[in-house]
Amino acid sequence: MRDAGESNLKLENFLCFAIYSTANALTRAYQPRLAALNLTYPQYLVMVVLWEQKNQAVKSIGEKLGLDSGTLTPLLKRLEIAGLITRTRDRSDERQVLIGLTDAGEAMREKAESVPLAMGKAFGCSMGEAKTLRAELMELRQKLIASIDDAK
Amino acid sequence: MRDAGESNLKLENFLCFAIYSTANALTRAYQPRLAALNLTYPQYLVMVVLWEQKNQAVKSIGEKLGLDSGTLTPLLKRLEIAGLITRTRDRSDERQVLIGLTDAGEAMREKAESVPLAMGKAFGCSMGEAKTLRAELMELRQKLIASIDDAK
DNA sequence: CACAATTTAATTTTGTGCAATTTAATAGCC
DNA sequence: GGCTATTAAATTGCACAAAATTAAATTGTG
Repeated sequence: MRDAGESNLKLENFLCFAIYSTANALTRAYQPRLAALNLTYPQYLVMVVLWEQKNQAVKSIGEKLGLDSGTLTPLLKRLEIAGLITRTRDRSDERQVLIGLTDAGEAMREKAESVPLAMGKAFGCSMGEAKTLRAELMELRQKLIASIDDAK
Repeated sequence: MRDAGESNLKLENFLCFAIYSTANALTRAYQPRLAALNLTYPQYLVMVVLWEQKNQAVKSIGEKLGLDSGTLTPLLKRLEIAGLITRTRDRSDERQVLIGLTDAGEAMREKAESVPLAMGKAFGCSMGEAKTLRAELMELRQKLIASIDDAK
């Protein structure tokens, strides 16, 4: 077991590295396609969630994207400064902050329609392949999340 | 095209989000398994690369992991402070910094052998499934990287 | 040989991402 | 009604990740 040749510790055998480095490549690939919108990839995801449903609490956005307030709060403040969203306390439950779209944020949606098309080409795989791969990954994601508590 | 129901901009259709959020879940899942080694997941990857081949330039590590010096330099400094690696300028080419393993860094490898086994269980899929998925992702990664220049 | 172009790594800046703590508000319970 | 537990955001601290800039060294070309 001492030789790396027989070890489990070979990078090229790692499914984890494939996920990790593909995700990094993904962010880099999105960057030029999002440059016209002046959005980062995580910011783009937040906008997608808001285009699907205007006016959501931070919590709700976080659940959909799997991100917590430590990540979302500064990101949302940047989107607010950019004039794309509004942040207002929920009057009926002051713990919550409701996120809404400004006119500019709403208007950006039309421009953004081209992004999935451009990325679809970059992926260079069929719709069917994409669906299968997506489903496999989301299943893996669930297993990973479920395994976290066991390991603690 | 105005209704989100018919739009391309639906989060649940996004292969990219599946990759992104699986990668996030991955880091979280590794954390408790790496806690005993006091390593983060990217630090662990660097150690894996060094266990495969001692004494590499920063550039070489960066190519294998798809990371640049902006990410690696501070990470490597932390590993140096932790006493796991050494950083020395290449005497024959002073631009390069050679990274080597300390005895402690070398010794950690044995402890680390258990990590891929534990993560294999967390993935909850067969060796064959893992290999297929890994290959699909690495192919996708290549396509994404290749597409970046086109988009600029 | 000289000099521009390239290469390599470090540095700086901006933006996530997560854990842990804090603060404020709500909900449950006696 | 008051106490406790829970929930939602924000905050803090630390660690990536990428782009842009800088600095040093090497390479290529005339």
